[in-house]
Amino acid sequence: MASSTEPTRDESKAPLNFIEEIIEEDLRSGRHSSIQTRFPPEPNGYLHIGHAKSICLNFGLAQKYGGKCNLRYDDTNPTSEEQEYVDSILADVRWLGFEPDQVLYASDYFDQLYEWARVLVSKGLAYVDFSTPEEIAAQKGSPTVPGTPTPYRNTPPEENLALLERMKNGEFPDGHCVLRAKIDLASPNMHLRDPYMYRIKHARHHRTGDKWCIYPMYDWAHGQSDSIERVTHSICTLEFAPHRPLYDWFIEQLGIFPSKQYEFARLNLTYTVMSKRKLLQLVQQGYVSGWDDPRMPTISGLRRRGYTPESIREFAQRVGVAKRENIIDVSLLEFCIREDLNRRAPRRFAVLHPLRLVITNYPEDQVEWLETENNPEDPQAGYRTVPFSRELYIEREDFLENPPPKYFRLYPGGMVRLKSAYIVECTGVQKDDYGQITAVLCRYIPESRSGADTSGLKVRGTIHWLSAAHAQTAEVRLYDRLFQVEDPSSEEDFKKALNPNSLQILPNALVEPALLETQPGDHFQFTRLGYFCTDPDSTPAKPVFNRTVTLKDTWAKEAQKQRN
RNA sequence: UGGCCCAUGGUGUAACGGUAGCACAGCAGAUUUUGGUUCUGUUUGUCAGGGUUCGAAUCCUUGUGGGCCAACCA
Repeated sequence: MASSTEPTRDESKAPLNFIEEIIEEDLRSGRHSSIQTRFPPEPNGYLHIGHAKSICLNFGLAQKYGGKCNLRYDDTNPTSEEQEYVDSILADVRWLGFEPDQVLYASDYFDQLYEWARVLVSKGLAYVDFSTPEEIAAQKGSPTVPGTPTPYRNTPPEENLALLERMKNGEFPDGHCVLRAKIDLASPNMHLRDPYMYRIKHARHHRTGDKWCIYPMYDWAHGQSDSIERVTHSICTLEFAPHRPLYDWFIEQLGIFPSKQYEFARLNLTYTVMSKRKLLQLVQQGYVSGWDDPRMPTISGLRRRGYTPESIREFAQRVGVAKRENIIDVSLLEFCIREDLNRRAPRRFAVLHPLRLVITNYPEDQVEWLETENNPEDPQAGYRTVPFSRELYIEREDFLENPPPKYFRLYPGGMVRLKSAYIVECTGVQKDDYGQITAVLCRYIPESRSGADTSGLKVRGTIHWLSAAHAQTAEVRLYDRLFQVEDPSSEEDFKKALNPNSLQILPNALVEPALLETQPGDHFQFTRLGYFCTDPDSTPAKPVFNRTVTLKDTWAKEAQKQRN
């Protein structure tokens, strides 16, 4: 064994979050020799960026400390769960870059759970209650008023055992009775006032079919599932903190592996909503095209929007883990994707709002194929050629007849560099009968060609362009934030805060020829415009690109300031 | 007015009784054939009162503010 000259790792110096501190202490004290975590979604919807935080946390912890992390579906409520969601969840976890040690289901443990329920019943710690939900609610009391027992609380264990069996055997209709744990009706913690363990639902389960008509409640499944899997650190969000005493109670009464629950603050993002209920509404009521609409905060939406797994993992890292309620500025997410794509995305020319530009002193039939870099951040990315000719398209906003101060794009009498090509000087404009500019007229400086510039000219502005004869039509979808307010959830009706301009479709944008060979999921930077990716709707005949995020635009800010 | 959790710049997050730091955002400048990138500089903070201590963001206490909990949801 070579003696270690291992350099001090940054990791060991990096500050730990509170869960890492707990884990390191558990490892140091010998409480655990390795850790086991789990990501436990209910398959009743698509995963969103908040789940991504949990996934990165659970899988990340396992990776960091040499432990294991399972994916476990919390499929205890057959009426809201579907195979479609099961499939999408695993796909999203994998896309994020994590492979579960095991893929498991709470429903794997239904038999074991039933046996354990019998154990508690036998010990007089659970009973079958035939009261109506209304009666039980009334008898539960309130946080300041202790509950009172229902008449069924003192049924002898043998009788309860028989009753439970009859429940299981389907002898009672839905809602006829429930199994409750017998704990403490006066507890200030409402979860301890004889919580439900089983309810009757004659419903087909997506995995167990019709085998069961009683299904365990969350509290009677989660901790037990954790324990069965020997989960050492069961990490969940803050709203489950009041459940912890119950989580511990079941484990203690059963004398099974003592998993421990720890709670952290869930992720919130500005200008979006995160609750599955609200996201479901957006989908079902047609405000978005589906769970994977690029404006959705779902993993599948972000993926379609052009976010990369790396950017999302980086984001999860940067937001940290703590117990304080938070709302993360979406600009941090945007920073993460820009940072990633800036390094990797090939640059391409595209003109979203075309304006014709004619170089009057350039030969009519001439075409030059000019070299331009694929990515200035990455020399390995190499070069490609783009066609240059007498008639071009430039971006409409790159020309102004009456430029404001500090505008250094094109204007009458002004000069600008056409990226990777020539410097041109605007000599005039053509207008239609309505006074609309139909073309910008320029003369070019032949000795100013990029890479061989002997003109000695210096210009402030460089703009992108496309040769009119070679430009290809593409559909470009411009996405903006879904909501107009920072925290839509705090609105009376969050749907009223929807941004009416969150999607703008440009059916006739123009792109350079190289973009015809694109595949769905490809990422690009459209030079000077932003990062875009190819949508699944894209075909060779009609490419479709989604704008992931704009480039930072300090000129837009400056122009805005001038307007104010 | 029950129980539990939380409180550090605009937003997050560190500081584990000893100089309040980092990131994003903002602002200013340099570089730039992307008004991008990169680099430099910079504005802004310990909820309040009391206590312990040589020393408190940190410990204690009271208050204030916020969040969660009384689904046959998870």
